[in-house]
Amino acid sequence: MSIKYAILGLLSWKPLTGYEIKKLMEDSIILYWSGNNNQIYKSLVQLHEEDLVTTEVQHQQNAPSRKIYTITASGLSALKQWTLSAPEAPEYKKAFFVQLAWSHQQSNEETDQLLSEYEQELSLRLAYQQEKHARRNGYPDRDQREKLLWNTMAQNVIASIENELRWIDLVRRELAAVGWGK
Amino acid sequence: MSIKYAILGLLSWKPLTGYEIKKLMEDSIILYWSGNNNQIYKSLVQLHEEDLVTTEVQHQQNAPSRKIYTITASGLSALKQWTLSAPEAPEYKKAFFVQLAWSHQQSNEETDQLLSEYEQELSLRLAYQQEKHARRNGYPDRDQREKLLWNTMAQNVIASIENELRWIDLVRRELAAVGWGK
DNA sequence: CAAACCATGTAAGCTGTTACATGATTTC
DNA sequence: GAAATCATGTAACAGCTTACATGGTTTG
Repeated sequence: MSIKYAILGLLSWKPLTGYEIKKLMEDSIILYWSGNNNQIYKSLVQLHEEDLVTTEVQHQQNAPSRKIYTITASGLSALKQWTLSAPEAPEYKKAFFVQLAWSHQQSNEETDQLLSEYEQELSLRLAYQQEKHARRNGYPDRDQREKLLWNTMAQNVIASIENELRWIDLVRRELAAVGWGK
Repeated sequence: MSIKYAILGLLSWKPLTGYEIKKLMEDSIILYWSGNNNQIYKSLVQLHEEDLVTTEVQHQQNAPSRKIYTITASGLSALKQWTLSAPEAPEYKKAFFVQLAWSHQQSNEETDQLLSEYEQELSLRLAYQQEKHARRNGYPDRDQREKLLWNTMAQNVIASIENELRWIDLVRRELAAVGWGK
């Protein structure tokens, strides 16, 4: 799927500038893109060409001009159609698993060290996502259903990381049970 | 990270042709790439240029020629170094969540239908991964530690899908508790 | 006789990241 | 005086997918 619908969704919530969209994406647990300029500003130009958004320049004194994007009726309809399209299973890219998969040349100590580093990285990520969730910046809250969905989805992502941390403990216990098997 | 180390890892297990690497990747739960020709054959050429692998053409009667790739000492050392590099947190791309995030225009029935479709898709994916795991095609098993790691990693991926299925039930219960809030 | 398998590769295109470029204002 | 924020955009490159191209052999 494309970042364009994530942007269109934000604009269906309220009119925004590219800069604001970037900030909201960076703060969002669910809109998982990095929020880089290139993709956002290009997508906005494309959405405009497709007449899914309109744009209005706001000149400011003491500050740079802002291009405020607003969704059109046709944009709202395109968004709704897309939200009803066939759901896809999530993609899990666990790059660390590839490292562990080929750890055959490593000593037990090296593998143990790697597991600890992975644990640290995950703890950091967990804290980061929890902090984002606590701030709840850019969570639309137009009705109870929307609020509930955004909250449970954020909790789902947080739980995914917690599960990963629990898995590390499991691996450690299993490795210990066989004397690390090497 | 790059698919090149996944390929190098497979070759550290045993010499293989591009075609065999493709099949092994398709059958692997852990090596998560789609196993498309373009990436694999290009990576093999690059690995060869970097002297991390050697290649030998095997001519066959009644069958096309095979290029068998073998890892070099320098390849083994590059692989080991890479496996010891700093682990990264997994990437979760839950595209469906973006759809749910912007479901504000949907009726309760439409959202309920979407959740069911997501559940079906996940069940399918779960069965597919379980079947792959049961076959255990392309699982190296050179010592007890390696065997244990590959098994727990596969179980981790399967558990991720099961957690997602459990989450759907949670959302349904929570939505029901507030009368779907819309 | 059609489909699947073995086996190699190429072309085009979309997605995504990092870094560069500019420049004023505000905060520490 | 340096760093962060506001605000727009571009360039280069890495990663990945789908589809195309070829052609013999085996299986149903």
